[in-house]
Amino acid sequence: MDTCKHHRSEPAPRKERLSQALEVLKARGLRITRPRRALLDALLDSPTPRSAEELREDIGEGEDLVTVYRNLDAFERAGLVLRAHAENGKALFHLSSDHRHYHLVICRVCHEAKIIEDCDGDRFERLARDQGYSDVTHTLELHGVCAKCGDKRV
Amino acid sequence: MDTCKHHRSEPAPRKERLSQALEVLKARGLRITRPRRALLDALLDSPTPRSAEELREDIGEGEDLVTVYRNLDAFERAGLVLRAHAENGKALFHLSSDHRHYHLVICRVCHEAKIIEDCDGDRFERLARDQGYSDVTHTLELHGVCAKCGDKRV
DNA sequence: TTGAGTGCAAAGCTTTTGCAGTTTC
DNA sequence: GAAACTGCAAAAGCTTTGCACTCAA
Repeated sequence: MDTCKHHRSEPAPRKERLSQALEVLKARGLRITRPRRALLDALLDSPTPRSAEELREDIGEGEDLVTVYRNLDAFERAGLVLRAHAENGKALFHLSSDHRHYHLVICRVCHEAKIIEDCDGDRFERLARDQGYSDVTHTLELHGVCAKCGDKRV
Repeated sequence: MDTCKHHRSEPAPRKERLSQALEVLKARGLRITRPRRALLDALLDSPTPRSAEELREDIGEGEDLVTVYRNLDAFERAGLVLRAHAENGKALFHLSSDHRHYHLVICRVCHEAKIIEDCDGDRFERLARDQGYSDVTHTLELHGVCAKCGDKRV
């Protein structure tokens, strides 16, 4: 699993990714509700990982934060969403269909996350499996100060 | 910076690492107090990264958790301590002198962290710098289910 | 001596849980 | 119609802040 075949290939069109996601939900017996559609839209439209709070803002319209959390959990269990952590401890979410061996750089100052395409984690996962771990996934988190914040600090 | 020269070399003896740490504290004008000595001891004795709560337990003797947090912050600012995050969002701390290009595998079930020695992060850090980030560090977090917990689940 | 550090209480945030009411299948 | 999902309120963590007291330098 988790080969490099998708590396550098074009991302699937939004429409296709959406129906793929809906497919997964149906297959899991998860219902397709208005809040879930909205969350899915927000995730599809977000170029970078977002916190639960940010996703709720993206959705707008007084959406309930608790529901966002519960649906992110559901999506994560369904394998649709992956979760990373900013240095401030907050969880960041993004669609797993976006996860083609890239990694995150998270700014220490503004905590915005950016994606760096890459392809190397397999090796680390193998190392962990060699140590007796199962179900291994990896998250490489790079922390730094982004250009924008670096300029402000001078 | 951050070359591979220490990779696979033996760790410095505990005594030396302690006096080195105390040196750094003095150099920063940080005072050496009983709680700080105790925390340093706990960190030196811990083979894997620990949460603030765990460190307080290690110290025992009704040590104050707030003080542990404040001193971990101080140590982090002094560059003595590094912080990672378990999948449950909790912060894990370890001495930066332990950080010789290894990475963590964190169990999804018991959240215990284990170290996997390795040497590859430099490349990722360079990638981030190429994107305009400064002060870049990396944390590769591997998540899986450890052998112990895997057995229990069957 | 004096300012850094401590310890207690209280607050702050993100995330989770409970439950009655609503909606999807 | 039944089970899943939502929305509100309330609770549960982890971590931070405020403040008077103590202690290292």
